[in-house]
Amino acid sequence: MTELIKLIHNTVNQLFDFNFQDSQIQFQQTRKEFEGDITLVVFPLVKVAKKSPEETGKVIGEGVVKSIEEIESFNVIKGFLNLKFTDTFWKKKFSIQIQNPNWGIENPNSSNRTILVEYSSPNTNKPLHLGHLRNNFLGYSVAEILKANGHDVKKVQVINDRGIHICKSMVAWQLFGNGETPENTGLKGDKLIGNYYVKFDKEYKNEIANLIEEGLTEDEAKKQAPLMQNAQQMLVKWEQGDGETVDLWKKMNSWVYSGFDVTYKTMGVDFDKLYYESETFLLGKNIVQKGLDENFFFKKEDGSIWIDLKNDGLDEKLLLRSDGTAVYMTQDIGTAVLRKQDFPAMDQLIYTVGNEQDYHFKVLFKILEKLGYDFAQNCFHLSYGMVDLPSGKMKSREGTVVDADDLMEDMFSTAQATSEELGKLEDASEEEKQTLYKNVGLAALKYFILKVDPKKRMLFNPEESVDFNGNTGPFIQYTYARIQALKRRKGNYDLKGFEGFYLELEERELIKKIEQFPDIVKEAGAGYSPAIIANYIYDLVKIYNQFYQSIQIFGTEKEDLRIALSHKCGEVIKSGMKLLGIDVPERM
RNA sequence: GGACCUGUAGCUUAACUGGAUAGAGCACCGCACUACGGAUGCGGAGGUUCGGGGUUCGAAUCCCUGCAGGUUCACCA
Repeated sequence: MTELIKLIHNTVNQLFDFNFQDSQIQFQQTRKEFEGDITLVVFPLVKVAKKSPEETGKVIGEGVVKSIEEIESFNVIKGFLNLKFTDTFWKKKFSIQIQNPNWGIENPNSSNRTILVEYSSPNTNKPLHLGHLRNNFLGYSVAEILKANGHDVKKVQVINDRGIHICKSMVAWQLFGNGETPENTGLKGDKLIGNYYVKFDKEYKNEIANLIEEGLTEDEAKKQAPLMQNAQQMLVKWEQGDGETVDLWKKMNSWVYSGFDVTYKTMGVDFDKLYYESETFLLGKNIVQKGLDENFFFKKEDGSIWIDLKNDGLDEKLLLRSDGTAVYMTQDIGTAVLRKQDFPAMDQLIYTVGNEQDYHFKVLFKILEKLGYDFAQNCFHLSYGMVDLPSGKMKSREGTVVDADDLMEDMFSTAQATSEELGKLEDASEEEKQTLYKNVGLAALKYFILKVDPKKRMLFNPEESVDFNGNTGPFIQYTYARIQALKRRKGNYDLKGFEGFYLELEERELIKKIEQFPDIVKEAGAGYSPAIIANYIYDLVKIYNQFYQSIQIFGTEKEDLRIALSHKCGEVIKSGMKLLGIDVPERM
């Protein structure tokens, strides 16, 4: 397509004896109500042409039809010149497409760029919820899209395994746990720990209420409540490396990790390397100290260390508390630098984190820049909107969260109910069926979340089940499965002699759409946007269904060509869905 | 209060980064298989693109302003 655009550009230059800039030669897709394959916007040219838009379009149209053999005809509507290409042109395009099973996907590591994508990064005091699902699906998909753009991508996360939050669960378990373990309760480890986090909060509130009744103010009560003091002492003990505390901490975290592993497996996400805050915060402290020695940072009278970013339009920001303990920013600096050490080729670091931390990352990137790290200017905060419930924001402590495991289970049940109702799988084994229900249910959920622009906050209503019809994952999967049925019936196709065929409108449209896929993958990579992929696949599927509905395949002289078209379309659906982290089934 | 983000049909959303009559899905109404999977296709109805100004051949998109919602400005994470 690019070569053709160049030819047209040259022709326009010759016609008006003028050297037009690329930005003046604007192409867009032809709207489907007009005939044509590509549209030139002529408005930017009329000044030079010294003619009306219609006249200008006509002159160019006649010029390109005469001098470029791939262009068959044209029409001008207002200031828009629609150009139609020959069947031969499109058939050539198709023969290139069909020869490449990895159409649109660049070879691994062909770009010589190494990119780290961080996502997930949970705290270890509670199970994953709906918000984490958006994070995980988004991060995983963006990583896959960047891989498809030829980059060397590493998926990483940093697990917030230390801090007051896990101490709360530890204290509550010690006091109220009665030796409960995942084994003797049958609970997933993360769920068990989450229960004690909630338990802590409940008992803590009771203590506060009692203290207030005894005459303390609310602030005093919050500070003096024995449970909180207990938790803070535990944090201090942990930092001192107290054996018993560390053992308990390790034991409880290990429960959480085994729970997370199950959830990650169900979600279908993975990581190349895990970082733990407990292993990076010390490095962060050292770097802050070094930055202080080199006068990038300054120390206040109380001993706390800050950076002054007022000249950069930001504020002063705390980097180390006066008692020398680390804050979130401290460990984030440490983690970033450690990653650069682990992956010296790293050009870019992408953080998949909610938009509530927009400011945090602005500051972090600025700090890394000031410390002289080159990769800082390529750091990117993949910021996404919160997932709200009809009742408002989710709050773990108050139990108003949609649990990730539960939600996925619900999706599987819905998929099963839908499938059984349609009854197309009677001959499949029970195991195949279960795999399929998970496949379809997960597709519905992932697609539902990923088709929306990451920046937008989304409302999720658990009462209304996620759709399976229309612009949804299962609809796309269904189209794929139907194509596979055609292929099973046909066996091999043979494209010999297809150059002679006339292309139906529906066939042309399909080839045209497939031709766009490589550009779509690039665009999605440049914009870090799975939504672009999702919308493209949906368009493709709609065009295929129109083709399928209006054109007979078997028993026609173009049977092999039509099977080949279907096959290619299926391939693109499959690669596109893979970029979203969604599998497509052979039958459903 | 300062900063940032969002606002498109009843609901969920698209619009090639300034281009044609703002395009889909759900829900609603009406159609369509003597072919291959009906989890389908076609049509209808539904819009002051939050309001008001401006920039130009042309604005959902850019600028100004107002409104609504959200986030953030902590020795929390």
